[in-house]
Amino acid sequence: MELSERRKKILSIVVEEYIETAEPVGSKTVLQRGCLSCSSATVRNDLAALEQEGYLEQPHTSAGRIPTAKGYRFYVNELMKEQKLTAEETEQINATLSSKIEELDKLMSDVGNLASELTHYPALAVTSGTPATIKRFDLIYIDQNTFIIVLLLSNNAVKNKLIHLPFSFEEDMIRRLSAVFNASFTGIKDDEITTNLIVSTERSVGDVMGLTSVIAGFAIDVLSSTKVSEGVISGSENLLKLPEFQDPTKAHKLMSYLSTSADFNNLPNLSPSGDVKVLIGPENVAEELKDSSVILASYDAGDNMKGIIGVVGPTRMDYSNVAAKLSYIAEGLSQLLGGSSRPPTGFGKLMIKGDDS
Amino acid sequence: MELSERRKKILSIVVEEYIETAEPVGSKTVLQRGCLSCSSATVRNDLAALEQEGYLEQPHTSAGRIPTAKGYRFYVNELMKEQKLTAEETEQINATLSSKIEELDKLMSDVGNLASELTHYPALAVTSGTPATIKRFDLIYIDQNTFIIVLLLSNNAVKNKLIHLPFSFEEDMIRRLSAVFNASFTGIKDDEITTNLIVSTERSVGDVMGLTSVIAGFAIDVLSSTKVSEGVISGSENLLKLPEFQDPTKAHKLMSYLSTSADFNNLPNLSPSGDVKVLIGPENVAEELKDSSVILASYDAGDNMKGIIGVVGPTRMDYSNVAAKLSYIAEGLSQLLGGSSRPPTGFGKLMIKGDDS
DNA sequence: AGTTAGCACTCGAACTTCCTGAGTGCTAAA
DNA sequence: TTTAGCACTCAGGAAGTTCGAGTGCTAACT
Repeated sequence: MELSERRKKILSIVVEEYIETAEPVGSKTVLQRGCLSCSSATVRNDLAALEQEGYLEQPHTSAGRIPTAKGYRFYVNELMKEQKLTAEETEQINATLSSKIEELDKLMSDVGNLASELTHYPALAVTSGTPATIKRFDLIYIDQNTFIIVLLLSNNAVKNKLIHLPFSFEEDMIRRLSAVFNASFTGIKDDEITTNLIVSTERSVGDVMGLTSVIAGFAIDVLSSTKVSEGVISGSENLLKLPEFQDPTKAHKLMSYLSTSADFNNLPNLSPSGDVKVLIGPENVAEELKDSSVILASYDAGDNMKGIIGVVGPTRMDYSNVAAKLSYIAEGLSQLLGGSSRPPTGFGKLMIKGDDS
Repeated sequence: MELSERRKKILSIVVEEYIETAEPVGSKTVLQRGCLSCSSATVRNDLAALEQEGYLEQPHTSAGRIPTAKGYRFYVNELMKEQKLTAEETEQINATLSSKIEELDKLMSDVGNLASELTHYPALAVTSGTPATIKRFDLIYIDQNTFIIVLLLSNNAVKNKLIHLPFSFEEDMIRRLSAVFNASFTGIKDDEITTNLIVSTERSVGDVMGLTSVIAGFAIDVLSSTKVSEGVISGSENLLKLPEFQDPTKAHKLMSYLSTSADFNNLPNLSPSGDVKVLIGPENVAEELKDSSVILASYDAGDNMKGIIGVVGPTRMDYSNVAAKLSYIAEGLSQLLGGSSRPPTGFGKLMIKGDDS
């Protein structure tokens, strides 16, 4: 059954008031907060009806109402007004983004910190790669025991490793290996680097010392590591300020879930690049999150990478505000990192790809 | 004045009992815990005396005694017995260390996690570099807009960056630049890369497109980044299980200090490589740590790098146990990473230097 | 001088009891 | 369908009470 306009309004007030105060909302409060032209008795009737329908619940008989997960969901879907960020907020986001954008290896944790600072909730930042191939293979001869492997990947990341071996080899051998690897190991995926391939490479170069397998091993490591998602959690201490986490046991449960078992490969299963997803209370799959809400926004991290930023908080979360902020950050990141439409941002900023960890 | 043997024993019992239970310790408890051949009245006299001397204090008149910072300090310096780790514990440490040692970029956070799991306290892991120089410069030409810079540093780390420019250049120019940089930019520190040096390099190669300054800029970035310390904090949620942090405000204060303002450059000012340092309560400089204790152990991370692992907890901390664990971890790390005495650990493990992030 | 038994005293923690008031649901009138 | 009126409920805080672990002190003992 469709809700009457007044009931929608009342539900909306209850949700917003409860988000703000964390206290059950009574008929009187609803009246004085919203500009309704009816009496408290009417509001009471409506509150009872909304409870009947499952949008609200009562902690105990003589208390006001608090929204249920269904109530929040309805609010988020139908009632919530899009919130505009203030000029300061957009300014702060812009500043952080542009100042941090050059240090790619720290980007993830910086983005997490930004999100958690802005929202005052624990924030997560995840980057998930798509399988890459090797675009270019280089071996740099250093001395008779040492050389460097440099890999340029299809996503334009550069990976390297210094190899130091207890036996010596010729510069020429390294040069030949470099050429052969460039010929046979480029453009293929990690599981295509088979023992057969390695053995045949070994033969064709005349490598009897196992250099080939060392190099191939590194290539496999690098390629398979492009597939996994990595993530960080920032600002979980923010939970402790919230009234719902005054009980240290609760706080501990959620925090240790976040810091240990939160697996980033699994969590954000659905998320079309660009928009925002809200998971309210029991909508979360993880048992530990059943009393919490999660808001996720995804962005295009360029180089075939997808990034997700998210925020974890109590179901009583300022959905509108948080969603606006995350969405703005994600948009900014997509613009700064996304491959196609990157605006030139001055000379130094042109060097934005790479791996300077 | 020197403490009598019995008073030492009593102090020791009070400290250990309080560490275990977090409850003020009374004369009766002391008696039944330790094998003292005297009556509770005697113990009471001694307790009063120890309080007089400043080793103990009373939360309120009708309660037992708890150790003061001075009491803990005396205990740590004089009374504490060195604790041997159990076989399982050393086993767990060894396993984690050897399984994790190949992923150098994640090592720090892994070590932090290990320490915090073992001790059940928040743990910090810091690596501080010593200023490095460039040992070898390589530029890899990719296409007319793109090349890779590869730097081999004096500490054997390899850094790289993909440079993509909006204008084109010749392969030969890149080759010449590579040679010139190898000649003039190796062996010098970051502040020796002056505008003069850049300009004269530019002239000598005939670079009119500013390639030189792009490359030099990257070199400066890399060299100056070797000087800073980086650190991570793991497992701060462990605080919430401790009785002294049941008050969420307290927990929040310490946790946000740890996650934000804890500056790793400053904290571990003194620490001769190898042994363990204990900072008790007010001995800490940071205001936020005055009620907590910190235990630090440093290790040799090889390549001229020093690492520190530490643990933060209440003054009521199991000093003996934590110190033993940290010391064991630090020792293991030094052995695995330290330059000189590295034992061969199988073929694959020989590739332990490098930067495969 | 150091140790012990005995005893009166203290005071926080925990458990009662009581009270208050915010908020309700219901009924009857508009 | 809305409203005014009213009796009812019940969590949470204030005040009072009890309980007992632990103390310090004194006086006797070794």
